[in-house]
Amino acid sequence: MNDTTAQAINSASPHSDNQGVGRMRRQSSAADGQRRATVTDVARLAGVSTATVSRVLNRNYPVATATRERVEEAMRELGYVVNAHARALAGVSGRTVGIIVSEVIDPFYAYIARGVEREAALGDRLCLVCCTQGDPQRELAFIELMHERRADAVIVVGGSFADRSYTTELARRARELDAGGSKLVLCGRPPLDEPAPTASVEYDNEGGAFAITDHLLAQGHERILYLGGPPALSTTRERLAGHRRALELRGIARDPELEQLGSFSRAFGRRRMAELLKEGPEFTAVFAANDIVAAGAAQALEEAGVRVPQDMSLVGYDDIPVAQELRPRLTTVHIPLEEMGRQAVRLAVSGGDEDDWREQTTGAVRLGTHIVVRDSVAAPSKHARRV
Amino acid sequence: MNDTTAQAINSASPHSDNQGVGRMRRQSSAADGQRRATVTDVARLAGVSTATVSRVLNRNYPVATATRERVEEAMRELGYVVNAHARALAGVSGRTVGIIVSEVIDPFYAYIARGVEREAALGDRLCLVCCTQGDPQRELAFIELMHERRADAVIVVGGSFADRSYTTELARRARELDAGGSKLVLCGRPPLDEPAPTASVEYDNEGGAFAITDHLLAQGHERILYLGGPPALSTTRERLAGHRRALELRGIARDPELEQLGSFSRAFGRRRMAELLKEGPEFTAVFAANDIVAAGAAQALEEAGVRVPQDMSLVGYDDIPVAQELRPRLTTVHIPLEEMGRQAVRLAVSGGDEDDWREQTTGAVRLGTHIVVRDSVAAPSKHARRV
DNA sequence: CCATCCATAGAACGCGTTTACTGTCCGGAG
DNA sequence: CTCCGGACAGTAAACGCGTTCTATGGATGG
Repeated sequence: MNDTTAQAINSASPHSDNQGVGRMRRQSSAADGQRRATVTDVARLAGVSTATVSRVLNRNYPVATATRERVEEAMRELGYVVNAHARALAGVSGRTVGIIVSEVIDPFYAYIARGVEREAALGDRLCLVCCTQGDPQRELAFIELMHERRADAVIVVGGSFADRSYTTELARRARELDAGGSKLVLCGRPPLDEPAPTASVEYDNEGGAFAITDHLLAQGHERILYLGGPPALSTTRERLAGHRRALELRGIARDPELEQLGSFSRAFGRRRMAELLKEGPEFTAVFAANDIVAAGAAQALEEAGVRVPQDMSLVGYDDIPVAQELRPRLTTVHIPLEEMGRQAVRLAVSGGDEDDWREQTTGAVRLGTHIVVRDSVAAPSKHARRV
Repeated sequence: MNDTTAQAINSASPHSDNQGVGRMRRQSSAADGQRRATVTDVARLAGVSTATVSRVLNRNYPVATATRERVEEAMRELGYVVNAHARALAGVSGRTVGIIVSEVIDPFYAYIARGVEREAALGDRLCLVCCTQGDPQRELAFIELMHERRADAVIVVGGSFADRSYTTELARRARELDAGGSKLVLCGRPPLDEPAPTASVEYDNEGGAFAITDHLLAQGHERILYLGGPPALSTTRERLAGHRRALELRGIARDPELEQLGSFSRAFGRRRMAELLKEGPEFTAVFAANDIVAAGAAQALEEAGVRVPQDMSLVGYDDIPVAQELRPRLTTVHIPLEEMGRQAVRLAVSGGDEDDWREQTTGAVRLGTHIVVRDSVAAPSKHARRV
C-alpha cells in the first residue's frame, strides 16, 4: 500500500521540463496543494541565496537586519515551513526521542512518558510514543522504526522478559543505535547481561518491596499474600525478591502458597483474591504487585465483606492516583516515575553533546523509592481469619 | 539553544577530504560510531546498483530471488538501517501522525491517544505525542513542529478556547498543512468558525450532558449544581448547554448560583464543593463537569459527612476508570474515547490516499455518547439539605 | 532472428546545510 | 590621500541518502 500510494503520487510529477522550478504543477488540480515552498523559493523572492535563508532560519551566522527581514517576510508570504527531513539529512539532529511503553493508559507508563515528553520539550525535541501491549516482538520492531527515523534516543520502559534470544536481539539493536549516534535507554528495567552500549534509569524496586513488606511485618503480620505480576517479568522478580528478603530477615519461612503471581491487571487481582478468600491459605495481609492489582483485590475484599484494614491489610506498589481514590486510601510504594522519564532523556541527550569522551556512553542512574503510609494497613485482628 | 547545539554537533565533522567516503572518520575516536552504512555500501557489497537495493527494501518491483538474498545478506552484514529522512525527502510518506493533547496522564486524553496510536500502528505509522499543558501557544508551536516533520496528520485533541486570534492562527496552520498534503484533525472540539481544510471527530457532548441532567431530573432533583470546567473551553460550554436545555425542557428556571465553573481538576472539585457545602446555595445533586472533578467533589462530600447518594446525588462525565473506583460507583456519561482517536487517524489517512477527489477534504464524524448508570444517584431526600 | 519481457544499472531529484570563496566597506597606517 | 588588513555579507556548489524514471543488456518466445 505504501508503494502504490507513493508511486501514484510521484509518478505524476517529474517528466519534461527539468529546470523549471515547477510552474506546471501549480495549475494541475483545483484544490490540490501547490508544491510546498522551498528555501530556493524563499531565496528567490527575497533576492538572496539559499545559504542566506538558511542562516536566517538558524540564526547561527550574522545576517544584516534588512536582509533578515526581507527573508522573513518572504517566508511568511510563501507560508514556508522548513522540511525537517531535508534538514536531518543534511546532518542536523532530528530533535526527536522515542519512548516505548507497553500501554499509554497505564498510569505507571503515562507518568514516565510525561517526564520524557517534558524533558524532551525543554530541548525542543518531539516525542515518538509507541505501545507494545506487552509484546517483545513489537518492542523490537518499534526500536527499528525509531532507528530509521534517527531518534536521538530510544527509551524502552518497564520490565523486561528473561528471554535469552530477546536480550541478544536487544543488545544488537543497542549497538546499531550507538553506532549511529543514538542511544538506547533502559528505563525501569535491569541492564542487559550482555555488554552493550546502553544507558539506564532504574528505581530501587527491590528496596521498595522490602520496605513495604517490612512495614507489614512490623505491624505483626506474618502470613502475607503476594498477589499478581507476570512471573517472567523483571519487575515482578525484583519485587518478589525484596518481599522475600524482608521475610527472611525476620525469620519467617516462605510459603509458596502465599506467592500468587499472575498479571498486573485489575481483573486478575479481583478474581484471584476472590478465589483465595473462598478456598485459599490463611493470611492477614496482601501485598499486591501493583496498585492496579490492589484495586482489584480491594473490590473482591469489599464484595466478600472483608473489611480493610480491620480484617485484612492491603498494600500496593507504584503510588499511582488510584491509590488515593480507594477507600481506605492505599498504603503503597512511591516511585519517582516522572523523574525517571526526565532522567532517561537527559542521560541520552547530554551524552550526545560531548562526543569527545564517549567513554561514559553507558550512563546509569538509580532513583530511590519510599513507602507512603495511608489507611489500608493495621495490625492483624486477634483471631486470625479462618476460611 | 537549538542553534548552538546543532552547530556544536556538526561543525566538527565535515572538513577536508571531500570525495573519500569517510575513510578518515573511522579511525577518529575509539568507541565513536563509524559512519552508518548507506544504500551505496549495501549495493557495493552485494554487487548491485542502489536501485536494486531500494527495490529489495520496498518490495515494489520484481527482483530475482538470488539477487534479493545477496542484498539482504549485505544489509545484515553491514547492520544497515534505512534512513527515514532520506526516504521521506525522496517523496515517500514519513509514516507519522502527530497528536497534541493537553496532558498524557489524564485518562481522557490517554484513551484517545491510545486509539490514535493503535490505528496509526495498523498503517505502520509512528505517533508523535505532545502535551500543551493547556497552553494554546504551545499547541500552535507543536503543530508547526509536526508540520516541519511532514506528519501525515496532526490531531489536536480536546476543547478549544474561544479566542479569535487563536482560531485564525489555527485556520492558517490548517491551510498550510493541507497545502502540503497533511491534514489537521480536530478531535473532540467544534469545527473552526472560519472555513479551513480540517477533518473533525466529535462526540455528542451536548447530548450527553442533556441526558445525564435529565436522568437527575427524572429522579426528582430540581436544584442541581453544575460544578467545574474552564468557562472559556468549548467542552464546558457544550456540556453546560446540554445541562441548561434539559432544565429548560422541564421548565426549571436556571439559577446562576448553581453554575460553578472553574477548572477540570480534582483539587478544584474538592475545594469548591467544600466551600459550597459550608456556605452555598441549596441543591440536592451535583453534576460534575467531568469524573475528575467528581472525584474531588466526592472526597469533599465524604469529609463533610454527606452521604452519596442518600443525601446527595453525584454524576460526572467521561466515564474514565476512576468512575468505577469511587464509592459509590459513579453514574456518568460514556464517551467512545479510543474510537475517537482511531477515527481521527482514519479520516486523515484515508483522505490522503485518494488525492483525486480532494473535495471530501473536510471529513467529519460525530460519535454518540450515553449515560452509564451506577450507584451515585438516588431520589432527593425528603427534607432538602439545609446548610 | 526479431519482438518482448525482465532484471538491473545510471542518473536525476528532493531540500536544507555548510564550506570555501568573492566582493564590500571600514578604519588606520604610511 | 592612498593602500592594506580585516570584519562583514553574501554566493556557488557540494553533500547527505534513498527513490524512481529512463535506458540497456540479455534471455525467452515466436
